[in-house]
Amino acid sequence: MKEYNMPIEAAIEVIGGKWKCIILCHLETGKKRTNELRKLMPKITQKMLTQQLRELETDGLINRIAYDQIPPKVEYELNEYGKSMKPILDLLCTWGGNHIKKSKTN
Amino acid sequence: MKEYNMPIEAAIEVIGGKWKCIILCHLETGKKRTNELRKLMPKITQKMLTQQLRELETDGLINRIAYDQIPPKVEYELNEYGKSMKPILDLLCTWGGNHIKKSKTN
DNA sequence: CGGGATCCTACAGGATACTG
DNA sequence: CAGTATCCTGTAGGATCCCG
Repeated sequence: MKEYNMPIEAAIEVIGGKWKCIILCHLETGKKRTNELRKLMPKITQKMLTQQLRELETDGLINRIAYDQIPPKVEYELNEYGKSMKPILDLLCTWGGNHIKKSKTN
Repeated sequence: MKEYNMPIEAAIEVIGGKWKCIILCHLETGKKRTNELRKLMPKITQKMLTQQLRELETDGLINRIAYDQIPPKVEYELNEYGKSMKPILDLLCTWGGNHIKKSKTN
């Protein structure tokens, strides 16, 4: 177990990094295939996408659904625990939107 | 100006990194001197503290109040814009707290 | 199609010494 | 006390190739 001085550190560890919040945001609107996610995030590399998805899965926020077929088909979805992040993600989106506006007018 | 695919990216850029959320959390409870912040975050280095504070100031979330005296005295406080992050920080803290509990019982 | 395995680079973050 | 200036290291993240 890790020790934290502040509970917020645990949250940052889970959704930190460059992509996790964005991935979670996209999954908020429903189950997505790997390739759909890639199209939604043109700048993410294959490696990072897989890696971040794995970590989110390990942290218990998303489910990975693999269909046993050729060609492979894998879907990711927010589970109940992952959905508990929704209010935070929504606020972050709103705040980010405002921040963009604000910095444009300055 | 930077371009974002998603508004949330702007938010992540502002509060991203290892320390900014934590600093903001501490400032939520009121104005703090530099050394107070250091004591509250034993593991942060002097350099990182100053650096992150500067960035938060540049992004318009906090005010830096320097008293012209010897020995120097500098205080930092959340301004109005910074306070707009409060709901997000509070949610993150709560979520992080729950996450710690959860991972302990697993 | 989804993703593992490598190798590599850039930069976030740290250690330490110094200044007014 | 608050902050700079260097120098250094770890690792997050990227490029590329390969596999079932």
